[in-house]
Amino acid sequence: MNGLAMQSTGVASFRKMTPGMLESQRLAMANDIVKTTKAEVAITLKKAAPALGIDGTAYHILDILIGLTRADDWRQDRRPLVAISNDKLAEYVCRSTRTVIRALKRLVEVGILAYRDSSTGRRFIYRNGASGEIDRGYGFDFSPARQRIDEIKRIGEEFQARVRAEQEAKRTVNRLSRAIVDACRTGQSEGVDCTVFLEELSAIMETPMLLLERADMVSKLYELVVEELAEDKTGDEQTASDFKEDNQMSGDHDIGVTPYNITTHQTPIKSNKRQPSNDSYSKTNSASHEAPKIAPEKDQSSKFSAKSNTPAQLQSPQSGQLDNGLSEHLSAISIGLIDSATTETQEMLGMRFSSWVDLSQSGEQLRLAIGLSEDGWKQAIMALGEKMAAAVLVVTVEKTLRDPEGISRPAGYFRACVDRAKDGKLALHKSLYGLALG
DNA sequence: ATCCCCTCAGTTAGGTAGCG
DNA sequence: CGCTACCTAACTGAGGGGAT
Repeated sequence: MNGLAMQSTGVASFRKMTPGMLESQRLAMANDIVKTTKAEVAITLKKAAPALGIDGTAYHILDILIGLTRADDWRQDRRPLVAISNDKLAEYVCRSTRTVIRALKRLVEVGILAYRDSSTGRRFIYRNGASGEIDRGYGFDFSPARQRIDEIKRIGEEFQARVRAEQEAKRTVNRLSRAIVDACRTGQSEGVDCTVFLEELSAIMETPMLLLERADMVSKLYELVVEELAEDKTGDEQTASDFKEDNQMSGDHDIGVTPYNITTHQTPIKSNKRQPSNDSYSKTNSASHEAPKIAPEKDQSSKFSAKSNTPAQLQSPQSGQLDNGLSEHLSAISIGLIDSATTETQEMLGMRFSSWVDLSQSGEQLRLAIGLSEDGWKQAIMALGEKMAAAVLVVTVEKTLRDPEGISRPAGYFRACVDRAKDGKLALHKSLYGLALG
């Protein structure tokens, strides 16, 4: 056995080293340990998984492995290790051990896990009975993910932004190419020769290029066509009304105005803090799937919050009424319901929510899990009270865990929920029933 | 426009032999 | 036990018709 090589990298000699693997092993040996929590890493990894090229079996295995780490082992003075045999994993994910091996290797290659092989290849962890700390452990080490947490977070966000931009671009291309054809048809019928535009359009559509580029080119062509036809009209008063009518018929006359604010999509979440500017964000976003879940009554709440600077201000004038609304909502929610609705969150934290105290004590962890600022959390507590705020938070975390791609900005989602709750419009018990059933 | 079937290429899974 | 290399089988998803 090659003892030396093993000691320096933690990788058994039977493994064929690759650059990606080497990098992960290097990260696992870092000295300046990044401070984070199991919850934060779990959510970050789940969200970034597609961007990292992790899906199917590898994703499933990642999920299991994170679940197996102990929350305490993510402390800076410890190491997030996990030990499980390939056979067990194969059984859990209903795949062959061969496939499991490949998936694990993939997780190492992308810089999430590092191998920590024992001399025999067996994976096991010995803990100190008293403190629960790991004395000796062999298996997989999540340190690479821990060290790269910020980078991985960014990768996930950029990926989601790109996917959204591409969807938007696809829609733009579809819409505008139809609009161009329509406009040209109208033009032709009025004696304007539009074949150049149509040829240009099909040239754009047939030339292989990036979706975003194509959307850009189609937008420009559309503007050109509109301009051209408009000019023609001004020279010919008689047909001017016809064009107008037709333009409206296609229902796209406002399109030229909003061709391309997609690139400004990565609006930082800060600007979202109850500025009216938050409207622009939610609007551009409402094009994607996540919106329907929280979007509906945005208009009122944002108008309201734009005026008032602190939630406290909001409470004083009509606190009686507000309290009523809140406690009414709260009374529909029992800790038992929360307990049975938030299985993933509990698994992630490695604890149960047997009492409101348990839940309240997890607030900080949950807050970090979704990247909610301390300020945002305090404001939520001030507005809703500790119990209700914690209940909303845990629902947000649970939803994020179950469908990481569905909620692109959990902290933003949480704030929106808090706003709704303040207005007495958040039916949290319904969400909880849904989670408990599904 | 929608559904269904088919093909084809690329991906993923499983099996076996052999090593430490 | 856990791994790799190599090979074959099975699956998956995109794209192309054709029928309704």
